[in-house]
Amino acid sequence: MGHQRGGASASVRDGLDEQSASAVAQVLQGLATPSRLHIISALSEGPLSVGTLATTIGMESSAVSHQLRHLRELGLVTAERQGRSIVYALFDEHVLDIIDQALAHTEHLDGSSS
Amino acid sequence: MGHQRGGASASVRDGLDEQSASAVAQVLQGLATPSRLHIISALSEGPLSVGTLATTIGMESSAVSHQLRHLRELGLVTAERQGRSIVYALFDEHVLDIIDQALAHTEHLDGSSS
DNA sequence: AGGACATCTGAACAACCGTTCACATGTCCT
DNA sequence: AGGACATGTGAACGGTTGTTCAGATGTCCT
Repeated sequence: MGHQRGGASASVRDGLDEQSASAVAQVLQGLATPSRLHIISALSEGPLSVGTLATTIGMESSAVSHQLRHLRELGLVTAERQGRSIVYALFDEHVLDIIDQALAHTEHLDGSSS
Repeated sequence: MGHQRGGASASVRDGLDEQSASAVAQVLQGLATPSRLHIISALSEGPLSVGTLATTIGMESSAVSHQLRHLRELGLVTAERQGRSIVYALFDEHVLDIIDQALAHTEHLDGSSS
């Protein structure tokens, strides 16, 4: 993994053009909220409907729907109609790894606080 | 253990209490901006002063200082006075992995747009 | 067709964020 | 001490964001 645009995996170490920076920022911003993290955490155990999600997390259905739309537009979750419900699922488990790494960072910080 | 974890690390798959969700959201929010991503990208090649950072990225020194403060409070970068300059460095290379994973996600999305 | 249920949508509002500006603080050099 | 350089700080401004509310759309069942 060395060069930009070349192979399978680019790295921030090779530099970030404005386009990539904006794209990465959008994805991370999509995960940078407690409510959306709760949604993704709930979905990590399997697909759930909007209503179930709402009661599980303790949010209004409308709010959940709004956030779900956001996550859907970022390609983080997928939607599938099932009867009168709409069942959402994680696009892939990749997202969970990102969150786990952020979690690891916060744990690694205990002990060197200001 | 799930995937690539080596110790007793927690995972989002085990659920997220409000405290952890808030902490993770803060860290991710700290990376969820093009300007801060540019800063971290520049620092990935080694420590840099505020001024050098500013001219490299094309931001005002004051703006860089503000964002640096943000990153410092999140434990993402460290500061060390060196003469009249203050040299910033990444706290660890962990952060780069998070960004790389987000980058990989955006690339993985090309070709399956909605 | 109707009514009940589930989700989506748009407007509106408060809260937050990143930048700029003006100025303060701190450091080196003569 | 002074002046030049480097960074930090606080207020303020425009833009964005997450939530709520009210209503629209869509689906099932009798």
